[in-house]
Amino acid sequence: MIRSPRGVEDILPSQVSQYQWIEKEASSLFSLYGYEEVRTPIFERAELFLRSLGEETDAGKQMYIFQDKKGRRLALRPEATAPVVRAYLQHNLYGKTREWRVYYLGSMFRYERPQAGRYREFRQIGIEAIGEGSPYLDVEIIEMAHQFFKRVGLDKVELQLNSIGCRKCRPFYEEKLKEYLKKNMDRLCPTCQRRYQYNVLRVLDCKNENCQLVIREAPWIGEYLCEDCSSHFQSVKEGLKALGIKFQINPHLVRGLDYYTRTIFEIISPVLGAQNAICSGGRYDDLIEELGGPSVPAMGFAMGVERVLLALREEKKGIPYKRLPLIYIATLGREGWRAGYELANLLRLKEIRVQLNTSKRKLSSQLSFAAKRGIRWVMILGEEEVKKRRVILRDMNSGTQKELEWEKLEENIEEIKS
RNA sequence: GUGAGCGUAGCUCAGCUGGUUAGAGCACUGGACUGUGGAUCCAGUUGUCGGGGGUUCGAAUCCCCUCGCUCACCCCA
Repeated sequence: MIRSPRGVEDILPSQVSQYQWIEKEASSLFSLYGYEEVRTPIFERAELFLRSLGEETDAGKQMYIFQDKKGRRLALRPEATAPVVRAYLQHNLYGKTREWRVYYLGSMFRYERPQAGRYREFRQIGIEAIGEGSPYLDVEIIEMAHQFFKRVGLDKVELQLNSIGCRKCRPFYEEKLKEYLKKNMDRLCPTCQRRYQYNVLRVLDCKNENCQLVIREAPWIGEYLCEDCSSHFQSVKEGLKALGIKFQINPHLVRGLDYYTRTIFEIISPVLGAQNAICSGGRYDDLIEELGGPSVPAMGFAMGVERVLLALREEKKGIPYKRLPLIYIATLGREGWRAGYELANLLRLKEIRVQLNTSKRKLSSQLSFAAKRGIRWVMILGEEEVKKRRVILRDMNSGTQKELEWEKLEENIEEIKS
């Protein structure tokens, strides 16, 4: 048997309705804030990601890169921010719109070892707002993310916030941090000793206990922010407080990439395992320039749909929106089936979901099938009913049933629908 | 990329330190109930014991390799 590749999964019908529900909630909420959907390609020139992520990071290794028939290097998108920015530049939206607000939803691909909440194909829903540098935007975006989780009924979420400064002040901080860590190098785990070389900030969120002890005494970025970054951060915090949104300052919250500036945030779900971030976002005032565009500030976030669903399941939250048939028509004999077909069509014209029996099974088996599928209403059509031009309507919940004339079906349907 | 745990029927699992024909429950199918689901009872079907190799008279069981699943590390755009 050929199975699906590692780390990718089929989404079966019962799951699909959950995804659709999340997508619907997100898109309707985001549009309330002025965001419109954008769809970018599933694959891009690999350079787009390699440039935005930085060539030297090993993010390149975690990408699905392949060559097309002309030998071009392409990559399945591992995230959507760079493609959205690419589209923004390619269509010269700078100058055409002062602020571009878009959301996207779709599959992303990363070649990683799968674990709880981490897959090789996963879906993200995210937004990007390009063109505005004010902290009010940061506040509104975080509020919107917060609002989303409220909407879908996820109660146990924690908002973590930090500022990682800008090109002016961060290098100075990194220097100070390195200075400090160098003195304590022998107390750091081997991984952190490597991180010290290629990504110092990552030392801050190491899980190792000994490293934590060292980090506790480490210099704090808050003290090294330049005046602009500091007041920006201050405004964001004040704004969130004013809106009554709870957050924790997490000085260890960092980003691995250089293009992030100032505000970064993460929403985590404590009911999840090691991969517990369900939404992560931040300001990236330098990315557009790095991709060859003008210097334009921007901010966005992305939510992991699978993780949100996992968290909902952990919190035992029911997920609505199941498109089961409302009615199952059980039929007996050829005449029964023909009559069933007529009735089914009639009902479908009224936008009622009907599943018609197509088997030659006996009645008890048909009823049991409907019950197992969770279909509440069953119509029974046998020889007798056809003769009388009637149908038995059975309520599988209560086990009661009554006989209806075909001509009077419509009146009763309204009752069923509600 | 590293590590740990696990792969036996459609599902959940049992199978003791190697021993003959590999089991249970659930599910499924049929019947008791010739046209009424969920309950009960009876009967029946179900397996490359993940795959390959090795040790052995004999392997689901022990050893090696491999594939897959799960979780963690790593990474986390």
